[in-house]
Amino acid sequence: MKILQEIQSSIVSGLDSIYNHSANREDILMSQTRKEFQGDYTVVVFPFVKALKSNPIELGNNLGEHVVANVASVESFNVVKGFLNFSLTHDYWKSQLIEVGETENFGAHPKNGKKVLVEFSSPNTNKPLHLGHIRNILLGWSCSQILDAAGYDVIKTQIINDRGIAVCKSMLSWQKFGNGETPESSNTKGDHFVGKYYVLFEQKFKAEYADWQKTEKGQVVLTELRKGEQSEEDFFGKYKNIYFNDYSVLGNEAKDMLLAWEAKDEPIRNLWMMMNSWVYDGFNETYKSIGVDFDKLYYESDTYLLGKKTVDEGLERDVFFRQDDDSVWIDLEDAGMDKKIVLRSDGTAVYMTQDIGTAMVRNADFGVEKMVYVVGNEQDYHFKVLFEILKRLGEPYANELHHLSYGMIGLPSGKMKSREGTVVDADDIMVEVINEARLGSVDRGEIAEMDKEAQEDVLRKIGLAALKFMIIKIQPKKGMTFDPKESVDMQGQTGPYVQYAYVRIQSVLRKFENNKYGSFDDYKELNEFELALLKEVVEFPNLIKVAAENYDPSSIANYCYSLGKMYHRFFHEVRILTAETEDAKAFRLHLSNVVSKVLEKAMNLLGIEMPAKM
RNA sequence: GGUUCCGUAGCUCAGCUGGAUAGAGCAGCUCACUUCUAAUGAGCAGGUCCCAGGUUCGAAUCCUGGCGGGAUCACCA
Repeated sequence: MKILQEIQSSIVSGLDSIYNHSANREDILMSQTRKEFQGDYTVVVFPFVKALKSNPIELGNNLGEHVVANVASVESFNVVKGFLNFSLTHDYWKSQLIEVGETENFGAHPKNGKKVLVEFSSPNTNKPLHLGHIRNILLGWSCSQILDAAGYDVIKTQIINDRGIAVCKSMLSWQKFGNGETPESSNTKGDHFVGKYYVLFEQKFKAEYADWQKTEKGQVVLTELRKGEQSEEDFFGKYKNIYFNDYSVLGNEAKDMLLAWEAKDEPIRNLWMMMNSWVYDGFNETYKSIGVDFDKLYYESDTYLLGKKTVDEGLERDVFFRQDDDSVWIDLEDAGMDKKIVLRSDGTAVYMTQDIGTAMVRNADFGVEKMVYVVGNEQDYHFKVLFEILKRLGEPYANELHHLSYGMIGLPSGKMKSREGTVVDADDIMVEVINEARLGSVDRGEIAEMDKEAQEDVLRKIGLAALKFMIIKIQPKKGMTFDPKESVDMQGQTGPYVQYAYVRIQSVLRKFENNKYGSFDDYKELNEFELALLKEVVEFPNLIKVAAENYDPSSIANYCYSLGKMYHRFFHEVRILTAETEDAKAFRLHLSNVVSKVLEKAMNLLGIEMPAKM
């Protein structure tokens, strides 16, 4: 904002001319004046008191006079303790309103020519999406939108984890127990259909394991390996993976299937492609409901062998080292991390290798300046290591990598576990929240008057707004618990609350054709509600910048709430259509228009749509 | 145990690189729809900002050490 810089510069020149003290503009701390005090913007003068051996009041008065004399838009000042508060002229604020109103796509920053790739969602193909994915998707999507508004060219991508033992489990389960059932024949959404067989596998395996525990072999293992006081239950709980790998019939069949898949066995590959296509149909439906899409998909089945070449090159340059058993490692101890394996002794890639290779492929595909990975905080360490490795390999974008880490969504009963069926399904929760919007709409004439289709559209927007806002308003890194028994709020600090502010504006503006709100040249005194709104509106571009720098959509959500709240207050206190004068009316119409545009734009950054009526 | 993130009102959360009397929502209690939409607004009540030190004009914010909780510490992904 130009005015802030002007005031800062003026303070600098004031310090120089009055006190012969040189300072940089960046040293002048400025903020919005708190509403308990008189003024618009505040400079904190404490930092200079000591250096100038002056007292805060005197210093404030001197600087205040200097600024008022030199900056035309500053009308007056007052000093409270060490706080120098400036009031700007009403003409200044009116000009701001005009400027914002005339700015195309207000809030967005000019293109900076830099490409950033954002990876999010990244599901496994053996089970449907749940509430945790929704948080991931919302973060990824809104982060992409925010970066776009901040001037980047954004490539939205996901890596689809379409291979591995878990995928084979559902394939095997369907093959053995499916009897040729399909999503069509069972009238089940594809991803849920496949997920059902994944869960079935786990059940069958559990039963097999329980039977085995009672066999002679099982009991021998128990007596030989259990430690001291360990209970039988505890022992077998921890022994599960070993059993799966060494003894289980189902486990071995699944592992054989994985080997066959890797050997490109045709029947297995065909089965795999068929089941994956079911899953993708399901995912696409869910993505459509949430309202997101991707520019580029990467599949783990294509990338899982990547990175090996890079490891060879890195070996030559001594970034990596080879151990006696032929496994390849990197030593990150001098960076405060451990040694990390990047190639198994049999020469195959691990997760890390894959991610190294994938990063390079992405750079080759797009020539990125920056990459953002939206992945849960359980992988904090993985990404710390990955970024360090890419740095050591000298990748050009390595200093511009960011792991957008977020906390898990838990249930009152604890963690969500797909295998145990304790998940809040993504499709279900969206349906539920739309139903809740429906319940809240029963007494609303505006909605009752619409035709069925329009009604559904509005209810969908309201319900999804409630869900999305609830999740995105919380800082990413914080964990959150979700209680499925409690309904999602539609009142107070919520998505529908912000939508309602927007809707109220629309219902007023609808009365005017093509934005003919008139002029407000003779509107002299803005009231406190108008000023508060205008000040908040003007902050929008800076908010986008800061949100992009911090990869933090929650700050935008809080801004939406704050602006909406101010509008509701304004709407309640101030007459628009029956304003005191024509100029006051015109001013308020323009102001409302600008607020509604910012609200819409800001909510769109969060992936939330605005209804025209509700 | 090592590393890391979190701890603010009964509950869910804001509080920007240190700044004025720590703010919202929900829940509770009161008010306000013949008015541009009450999914709204106004008010009351609710606090040892986990604890203890330190840094300084000034600390919820920064540093150190505790306490409590989550995550992680695989030749799994």
